[in-house]
Amino acid sequence: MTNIRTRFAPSPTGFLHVGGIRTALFAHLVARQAGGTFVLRFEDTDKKREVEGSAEHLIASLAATGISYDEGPDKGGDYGPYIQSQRLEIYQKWAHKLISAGRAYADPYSSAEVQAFREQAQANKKAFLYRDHRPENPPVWDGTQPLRFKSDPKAYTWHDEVMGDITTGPEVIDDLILIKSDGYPTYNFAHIVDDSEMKITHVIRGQEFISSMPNFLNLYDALGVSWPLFAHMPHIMNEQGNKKLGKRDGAKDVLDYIRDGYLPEALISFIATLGWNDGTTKEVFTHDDLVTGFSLARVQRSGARFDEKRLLWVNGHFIRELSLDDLYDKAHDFWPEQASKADDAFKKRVLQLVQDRLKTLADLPMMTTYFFEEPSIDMSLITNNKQLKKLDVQARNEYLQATYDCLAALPEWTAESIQAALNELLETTGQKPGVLFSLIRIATTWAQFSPQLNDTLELLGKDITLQRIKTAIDAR
RNA sequence: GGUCCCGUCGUCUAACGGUUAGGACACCAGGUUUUCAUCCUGGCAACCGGGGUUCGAUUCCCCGCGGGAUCACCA
Repeated sequence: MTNIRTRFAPSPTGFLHVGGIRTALFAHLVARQAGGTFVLRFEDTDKKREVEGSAEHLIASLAATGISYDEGPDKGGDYGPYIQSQRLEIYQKWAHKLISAGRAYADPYSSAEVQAFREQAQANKKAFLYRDHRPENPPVWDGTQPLRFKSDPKAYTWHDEVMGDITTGPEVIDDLILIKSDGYPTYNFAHIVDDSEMKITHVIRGQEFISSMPNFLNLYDALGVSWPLFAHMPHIMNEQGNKKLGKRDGAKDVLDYIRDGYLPEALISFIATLGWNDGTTKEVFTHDDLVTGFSLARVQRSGARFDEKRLLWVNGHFIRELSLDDLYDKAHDFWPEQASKADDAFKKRVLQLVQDRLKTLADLPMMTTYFFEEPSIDMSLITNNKQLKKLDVQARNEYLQATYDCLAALPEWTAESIQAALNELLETTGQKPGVLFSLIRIATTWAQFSPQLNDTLELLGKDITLQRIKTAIDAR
């Protein structure tokens, strides 16, 4: 174990979308590759925004995507509690240190008064700075007023592991609120206290915090806490690329992707390469690849768009890479209802035939139902088929009858013997495979598409194949 | 508007002063004696603009332009 400690600190206000998962993943990878520790912490200091059940949901999302952590609300650890609302005394203690050092004071104004200051500044076309209104003799803090930080405005230059060196002037530093009038700390204050107490070495979070960095730095200094390493992730943008991906514009819950048949490993590979690559032409990464190859230095500085088409390709890729047994395990919840009575061996063979065709596990029903129940006849498949629409009913039935006779005579029912019989049929009828095979395929599956014909018939079995051909002949 | 960040094919990206600017997704065409998919082959397609620095700039600097983030008793 090294002393590298990273954390993921979401607030339990909803679900986790790909942006959140990526931040968690990167923090997790930094810890894992260094043999360090990854901690989960809930930042629930805004009770108004808290969403019932979302803490559990967040934990489930991390579990589902294989992002493991070593310390957290449900795991414990040496630096708990890992829920901010249970750490209120700790913030009080640090707040009082600041007060006695003369670096924090009670805010005597009402929020309406502060708002008035703000509007006044706006009217004068000046940036609003609370410290321009810093009271000369603030009241003693009794916990009912907000507690403000007495900032020490100055220029800062700091290094960001992703963004590089950043410099700002004193004009962006202000007296921000440390503890709200409801007794809860703000993010600004609490995360610094917690990261310090929890010995966090790398603060990895979204880019939206960069603009607050000078204020944070000023607070670190006043608190006498040494700066950790910082890494701010570029945003994942929406599909139009015009703003950061948010829940408002269709950002999906990662658990929904799992429900929709995406493999966790595909999701992880895709999300990792949204803003990161290893410098080679490698396109997909396993978790192990990422643990060894990931580096903050190679994270992109600009935002990346979320491209569903690429995710779909990555998912198909991972599905094809899976062994049949692994795929079978993962596909467990995705079979069509009609398959419930089928046995494992048969389902496995079906799965083997469609493995190359699956883009998501959820494609399974659409591709396999006719293996488990009698398909309903859909003549439009024939009448809309550009090869078959030219055949009249009589010709069609003659071909089907010839197929029936030929297959019925087969002593042995294997993919090879079926193929041999079909080839022979091609010769005796003088018909093109495009016509004959399409006809047989549709007559036996009534599906838009299906695996290779001989494999399909073999798996269907001789009896069902013959019976379906017969039914097709009788149909009109 | 102030502040900060960013700017290579439609999209994700490679390139760390010298390349016919590479790969992948998507798209298009062809092949693998049926469909769909896989797989293979080929194709289309990019350095935001203008100045510098340099023998030489996609790459370094400056100015524009464009995009994003942030300016809460939210995180």
